[in-house]
Formats: sequence, C-alpha cells, structure tokens
Amino acid sequence: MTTMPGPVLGDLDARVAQRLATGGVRYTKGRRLVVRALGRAGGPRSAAELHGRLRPGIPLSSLYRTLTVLADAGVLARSHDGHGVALFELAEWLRGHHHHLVCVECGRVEDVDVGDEHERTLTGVVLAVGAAGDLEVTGHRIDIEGVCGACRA
Amino acid sequence: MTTMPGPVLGDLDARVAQRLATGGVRYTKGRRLVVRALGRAGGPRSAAELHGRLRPGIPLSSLYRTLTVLADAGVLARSHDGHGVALFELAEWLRGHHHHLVCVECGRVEDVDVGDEHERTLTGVVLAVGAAGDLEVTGHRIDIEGVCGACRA
DNA sequence: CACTATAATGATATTGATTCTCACAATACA
DNA sequence: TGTATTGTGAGAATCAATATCATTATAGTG
Repeated sequence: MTTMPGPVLGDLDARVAQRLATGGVRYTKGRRLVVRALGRAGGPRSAAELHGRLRPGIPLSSLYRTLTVLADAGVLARSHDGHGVALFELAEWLRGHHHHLVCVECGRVEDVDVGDEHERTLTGVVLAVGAAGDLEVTGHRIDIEGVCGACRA
Repeated sequence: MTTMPGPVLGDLDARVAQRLATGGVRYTKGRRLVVRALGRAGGPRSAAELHGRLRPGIPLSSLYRTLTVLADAGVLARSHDGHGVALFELAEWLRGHHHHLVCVECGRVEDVDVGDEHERTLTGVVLAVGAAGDLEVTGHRIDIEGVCGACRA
C-alpha cells in the first residue's frame, strides 16, 4: 500500500473549479488536463514528465504557466527533486496530508499515507522541536529515503 | 537554541583531510575555506551565499566545482531550497544527525538537533511507514516549517 | 633542489530548466 | 454582436549549474 486515492478524487474537478472561481481564474481545458493528470499520479511529478504524458501536446511554456497559475491559486503544491527540478502535486486540501517515499537509486518519489496514530506521534515531536527552536510551526515535510522494490530487483 | 556546534568542529579539518586523503583528493586552500565556512554556518547554504561570504574571492565556477568534489567525496550533503537552488552542508558523519527549521516567510533554513528521545520516536515511525511502503529505508529527512522569530517581529 | 606527472584553478562557453514577451485566440458579459 | 479581459503558443531571455581548456600548483622522485 504505497499510495491511496484521496477520498475526493471523484469531484476533484468540482472542488478545483470552485476554488478557481472564487479567485476569478478560469478553469480551462489545459488546466483541467493538468489537474486530472496529477490526480491520477501517485506522487509529485515534474513539468517534463507531465509534458510527456499529456495527450493533446500542451507546449512546455504553457504547461509551466499553467502549473504556476495553479500553484499560486493554492491548487497545486510545488517541491523539488534531488537535482533541483520542480515537482508538482495536488495541494494538501485536495490530496490529503501525506509524506513521501524517495528511492535513492532511481529518484522516484511516491506518496505515502501515514496512519492517524503515527501522524499524531510525528506531529507531537515536530511541535515540540519547532517550539524549542523558536519557530511558530505551520507544517512539516517528511521524506523517507531508501531503495524501492523495483531497484532491489 | 536553534543551532548546536557539533562535538567535532575543532578537528573538522583533520577529519576532512583524512577522508579526502583516502580518496586521493587534495585538501587545498579553497576547499578548506569552503569546509570551514560551512562548519561555521548554522544550516545549509547556497553557492551564491558562500561566494558572497568567502573572503579571498573564489570564482563561482571554482566554488561550484569544489562543492561538487566535496559532495562526491562524502564530505558535504546537497539539498535544495524552496526555489530549487542547491544548498550544501557538512555531511552527517561530520555534523551529526539533525533536521531543519524552515521559515516559510524568509526561506531561511537552520539546523536543529532533535534529542535522542524524540529521534528514537521519529525513527520508529519512519521505519514502520517505509516498510509498509515496500521501501528498504536508509534514512529520513524532516523539514519543520513555520515562521521564524525574526519574521514574526 | 630540479623534474615530471597529476590534480586543481580560473576564465569562459555551454547546457538545461524555467520564466518572460508579445501577438493571437478564446471567453465572459454588456 | 461587440468589447474587454483572460488564456494560449512560439520563441527569446534568464539564471543556476556544468563543461571546456589552457594555466598553475602540488606531490613524489631522482
């Protein structure tokens, strides 16, 4: 169980549409394609990966602009792989809180849902450590590094 | 207490020298400067920051090469900031295991040492989650995000 | 100490991901 | 239908990072 479809993938479009509407941002065909592709993905994806996978060949420049617009609107979250390449995924309020399994061999990143029990434990430590470091904690990001099944084979 | 000098900063040079020697890599003046600068820093730093701080103006191209050499030799660890810019810090065997406090306002990243007790807790959860996700865990990386004291003021 | 092989440096050119520009197309709404 | 506004596509520009290459420094050796 390395991935889990969020409970809301069904009305993903509807939720994104509403969010964009309140910001006066249009939910165009290209933007829909990107959101759906990321909804299907099991982890954060780069612009290049999305560009290769999206069928009606969206030009890279438009894709980058779309990703930026969606990120600015709070629909997508942006992170980076081990080489500084930008990765995009659905924002937490769409995808649900989760962390990442990172393969140190192939670099692949996959979502992992931590159970409530474990998440409570993590949050407790994070809050304590952040407070001790004079940080007003707003969130945390955990990457679990190792060798994935495919790379072990 | 947001930072803590590792127990080995005194003989940092000696430890790095030995490590490089076994790899047939010279510990030159420029490389010493970079290692010491990172030994003084309280967190990971970008090439640009180091370039600005290093006194005998080392050219950027040389600095990048130095950073790459030291990272390849296992002396430095490489990560990335919120914009994909590479950050460098002393490797774990030199600096000691730690995590990062990230200010979401100014982007500054500072080291934070988690106590043994908390670290054991984190490791336990990480191993359990990694195993459940079919990952042979080799390490973990935790960024605690929030607003730093300076930005709150 | 001088000599040679090897490794490191500095200046510059190049790459690659990402962003910007601008003319054109699509959409919303009066 | 007309008009203002927003989005798109193609290509140029940017910027961090890397590669190239001639020059310089260093470690060993005789």
